[in-house]
Formats: sequence, C-alpha cells, structure tokens
Amino acid sequence: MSNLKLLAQSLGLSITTVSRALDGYSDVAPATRERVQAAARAMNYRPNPAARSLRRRKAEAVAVTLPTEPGRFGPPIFLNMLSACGQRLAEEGLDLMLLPTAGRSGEMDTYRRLLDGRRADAVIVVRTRLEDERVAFLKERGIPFVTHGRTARCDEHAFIDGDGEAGFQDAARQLAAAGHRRIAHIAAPQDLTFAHLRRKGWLAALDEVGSSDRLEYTAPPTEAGGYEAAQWLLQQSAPPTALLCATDSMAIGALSALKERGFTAGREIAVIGHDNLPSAAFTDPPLSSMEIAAPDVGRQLAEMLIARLGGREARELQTILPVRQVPRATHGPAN
Amino acid sequence: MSNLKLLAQSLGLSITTVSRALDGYSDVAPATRERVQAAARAMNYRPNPAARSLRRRKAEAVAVTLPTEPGRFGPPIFLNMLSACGQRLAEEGLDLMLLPTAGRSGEMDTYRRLLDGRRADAVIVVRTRLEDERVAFLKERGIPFVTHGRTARCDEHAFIDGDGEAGFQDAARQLAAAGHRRIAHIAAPQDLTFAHLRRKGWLAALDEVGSSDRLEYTAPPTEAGGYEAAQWLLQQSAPPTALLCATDSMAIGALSALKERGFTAGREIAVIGHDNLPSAAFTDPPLSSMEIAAPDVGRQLAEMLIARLGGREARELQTILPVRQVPRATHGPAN
DNA sequence: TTGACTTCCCAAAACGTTTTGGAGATCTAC
DNA sequence: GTAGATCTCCAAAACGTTTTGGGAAGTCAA
Repeated sequence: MSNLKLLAQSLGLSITTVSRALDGYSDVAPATRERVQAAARAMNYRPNPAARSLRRRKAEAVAVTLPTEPGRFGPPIFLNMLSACGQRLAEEGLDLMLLPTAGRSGEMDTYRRLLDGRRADAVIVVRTRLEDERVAFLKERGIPFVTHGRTARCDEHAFIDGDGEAGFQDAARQLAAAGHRRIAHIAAPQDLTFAHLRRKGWLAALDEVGSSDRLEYTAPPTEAGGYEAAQWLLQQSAPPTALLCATDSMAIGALSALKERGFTAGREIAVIGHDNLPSAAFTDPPLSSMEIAAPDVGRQLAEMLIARLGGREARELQTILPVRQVPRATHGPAN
Repeated sequence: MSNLKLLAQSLGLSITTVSRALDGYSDVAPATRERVQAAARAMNYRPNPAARSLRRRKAEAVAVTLPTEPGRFGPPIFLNMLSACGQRLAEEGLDLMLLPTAGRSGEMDTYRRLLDGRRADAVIVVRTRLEDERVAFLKERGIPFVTHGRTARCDEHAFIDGDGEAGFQDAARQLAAAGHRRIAHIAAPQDLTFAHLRRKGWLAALDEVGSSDRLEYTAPPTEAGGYEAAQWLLQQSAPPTALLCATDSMAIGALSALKERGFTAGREIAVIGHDNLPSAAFTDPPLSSMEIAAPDVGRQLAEMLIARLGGREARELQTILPVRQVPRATHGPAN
C-alpha cells in the first residue's frame, strides 16, 4: 500500500527519520515525531512485514506443529487455547502459524523445513511425549520453544502443564475414602506424557491407601478406546468398582459400556474423567471430571513464549497449573 | 543458514543462474541445473521466505480468522479440518496463519491490519453469517478468499459448504414418514448461515407433508442451548414428538433434558442432530445424526484456495457437499 | 572566537531474493 | 565468411525496511 518512501516524500523528510520517528527513537525532535506519526495514521501506513523481517532477520512469527494422527486431534478445546494464545501473540506483533505434520516420520521433516527456512522465531510443541525427538531437535538447534505438556527432560526447557498427577491422586484418594477398593485406571498410551503422569497419580494413591489391586487397561484416548477398556475391565473375575479415566472422551465411552451392561455410573460403579469437556455436564449421569484451574492457559503459553523470545531463561519458565476436581454425579460411593 | 550468494560462490556461478536453475528456467543448461540442484541439496539450501516474498510481493501465506466469541468455538472437529487444509497448502509452499479476532468489533480491525500489511495472499472465512461484513470487505478489496459456509450473496464468491438444508429436509421428511406429526426444530441463531439453512430445510419438509405446527426454539449452539430449548419445547401444551437439532452439541443437551423428564429418546421422542461428533455414537441412546459425506473438506478447501490464487474465477469454485444421514437409536417412530 | 557538546537529521549500505535486459559464445543457412 | 538465431550465462536493479556512521546546525563554556 504505502511505504516509508512515500511517507518521507510527503513529509519532506528522509526515510531514515521517518523510520526512527515511528520506532520512537530519541534522536528525532518531539514535534517531528508527532508530525510523522500523524501522517502515518492518516495514510494508514503499515510496515511491510517481509521487508522488516528480511532486515531484522526475524520471522516475527511463532509456529505450532499439529501432529495429525489418523483420527481426532486432542481435546476439542484445543483450538480455543491456540486462539487465546494467538490473540496475545498478535498484541506483540507475532503471527501464529499452523504447521500440520503428517505422521510421526514427516514430523521431523516439517521441523527441518521450518527452521532451515527461518519461518518462525519460536515454536510451540503440543502433545508432548516422554521421549520427544521434537524437543531434542529444537534444543539442539537452540530455537526458543515452549511445550504444552512435560517431557522426561522438561527441567531443561520451558513448559506449561496441568498437574494431572496430583489431580488423579486426589481423585483416586477420594474414591478410596468413599469406600472403593478396586479402583481401575483407563489409561491412554504411556508414551504421551500426560497419560504417564495421570497413571502415576493413580498409582501413588493406590500405594497411599495400601491397595494392591492394579486394574488397568490402555487404549487410544477416544470414546471408542474408553468403551473398549471398560468392556474389558468389567468382564474380569473381580471387576472394578471405580473407573478413573485418562480423559473425558474415554470416560464418555466408558459410560456407554456401563450402560450397556445395565450399570448406573455413580451408583454401582464410579467414573471420573479429565478435561471437563463441555459435554461432560450433559452426559447421563453428568460426568464427574477435573480440569486445569486456570482460565487462560493459552494466554499464559503466549506469555512464556514472549518471555523466552525476550531472552528469559527456560528454567524460569516452567509452569505447573493446579487441577481442580469437578464433581458431578458419577463419582458416587462404593455400595 | 545458507543463501544464494554462498551457493553461487561455491559453484563458481552467478547468483542469477543459481536462482534460475533452482526455479527450473529453460535458459540454464541441463548439466548446470543438475549441478546446482545437487549443491543446493547438499548445503540444504532453503530460500529465505522473507526475501522471497519481499521481492515477489506476495506473502506466500493464507490466513484464517477465528471469531473467538466468549465460550466455545464451533464444532470440535474444526481443528482437524484446518489441519488438513494446512497440510495441502504446505505442499504448495503456503503457510497457514491463525488470526484470532476478539469480538465482532475487533474483527474488522484485524482484517484491515491483515490486508494493509499484506500478511496473507488469501483468506479463509469461517462461521459465515447471512450478511457477512467480512465477506463484503474482502470482496471490496479484491483479495482472494474462500468461505466455509455460505452467505446471502454467495453466488459471488468461492465457498464450500454442506447441504444442511437438504439434510434437514430429509431428516424431517423421514420423521414424518415414521408417523411424527409435531416435529420441532431446535435452532441456532439465524444470522449464522448454517443455522438458517438447516431451519429452512426443516420448514420445507413441514410444508411438504402439510404439517401446520411450527414448533421451534432458538438458542446458542451449545449443549446448554440445546438443553434450554428442549426444556421449553417439552413444557408446551402440545409438546413435540421429535426434536430436530441444529447441531449435535445441542442434541446432546436436548437428550439430557429428555432424560431429566423421564423420556427415552428414540421411543417417546425422537432426536436428530448434525455433525456426527465423535461422542454421538456414545450417548445414551446413541444419537442419530448426519454429516457431510466427504472425508476431506479441509483438503478441498485448500484446493479451492489454491485455484483461486491461480486465477480461477470464484463462480467456478462453489461446492455444496451432500449430507448423509447417520441413523442410530434416537430417531425412532412416533408411538 | 573557539572548541566541545547537543540536537536533529540524513545518505548509503545492508538483508536475500527475483527479474530485466542484455553479452558472449556457438551454431545455421546462405 | 557473414548475418542472424540459439544457447548459456550474468551484472545490476529492484522489493521496503533497519542500522551504521556520520554531518550540519545550534548551544555552552572559556
């Protein structure tokens, strides 16, 4: 549209001065600065982002890579988080790029292209795994990044995560206190960090209350996975009286399996999930769940990214958010 | 990392020739071309995107703006669609930018910034409204764009959409054929095009079968909205025997309301939704729904964008995808 | 008056591509 | 042999910023 040259000409100034005036340098007279700013507004001048990032050698953009496994992608609220994150980044003049990666093999290719091409100044990594090659790669290259979820070596990088371990420990403890003795866990694949930690919390609570049963079944983190898991668990010789599910999606599948076998969740068998999906309040019976007790994970994520880009140490940017129980109707006592 | 200058030096060629060799121009000798390409691979050269787009005067990026209304954002599968779209765009060297817009007022600001700054060559508009100022703005500016969903004047722009009207007409017709006489509609706000069209399909079917009842209730397209709508409809003096819901989320809320009043969906009262959410198969009873009968809306969206950027006329890029019924257990006959 | 300091401004050189407008060979046809 | 065609290649000029390294006035102290 309009550029510095035009702006400078129309003001009878040099490009340099106009540029510096807009950037608020101190070596331009206040009067001139205001004149320039007014003119810029009038011509609604916007710096050309390509030219700017060419010169500054920065992309002024953050990328988030989306592992597009066959099937669904993560919890449905995920887009909301990204959206909140993008909103905060935009305030800082940073674009948010969506980088879908096809399958786990293409993932690293995408990363290489991304970084060789300097298309982003920083990266958001989601769906972290305990041993995450993406994280290793980014650390080796020295690119700032923040992960959504922890890894085995997360003491060495910035991350934000909910305290799923404590959440599951709490939940299992409460179930035990309510008289449950066989508290089963419906687990998600254990290479995913969140799944690992939630299981760990469950185990810790079992240790705590001295229960020796270790009923569990691992399945994909979907409704179908939860259904399959519940089916299997219920046909054991000593079936569980409570199902602690890695995600609400799985819990919803489990509810369906219970119903099919004539059980009422919350009476014969307790069910608890995690994520507090919008639909959790509307299952039958309404699903007891838990959720991260912060309204703005996306924004916090952006904040950490910005801090990291500003040079803050990764060690100072490690947030574990508390998880709050959302009791509804399915966590009832053992009968 | 490495640039044309280095590459040219190491090959004893000029920058021009290297550039043209990589772009496959015909005025460079085949032997040279291959030598250059090999060297580029070896040094894993990637053109600097900022420099390229500065010179080409193109952003090599597509933006999608996300209206972040308070609360949830659209159907949960949405991110999957974007992901598929981004994947196809990446093959074409186009980045996908996420542009969250805060509230309906900030929306146009975001658009102006986006386009004044030439940050994107094309735009994806989602959650279209019947009278959509975003569309008007883009058309006025002459920026290529594709909408996901129709508008009142969609004959003048590229769009992709499911045939919700036919889907709802089918569904209502089938309900009538099964003996239902009071088929109510749980509508989403009518400024949203998809909501308008689905309602229209419902009305058409009622006309067709000569039903004069026009039971309906409009609410936000969420579980809570569906719950509220069902509550209201069921306490009318002549309550409906079937609930045709604008979305599965609403249908899930409606199911919950039915249960609360002691009804079994699919027996006393039929319920049908739209979207075929992953959880629809696991509600109690499993929710009858419908869905777009195409596996790759996201990819098709990308394809249209690419065609549009390639100069194809908007008129030739208007896709209405058929909607397929997904009968489960809640569309049962009137008793 | 002079020299040192400020204050305000600017010309020119980057950043890494693409594109324009040839230039020097080599070949073809007469 | 020579005029033109044809093949290869290249120097230089963009694209629109930011940044470097001053320079020309004006101010102040001696």
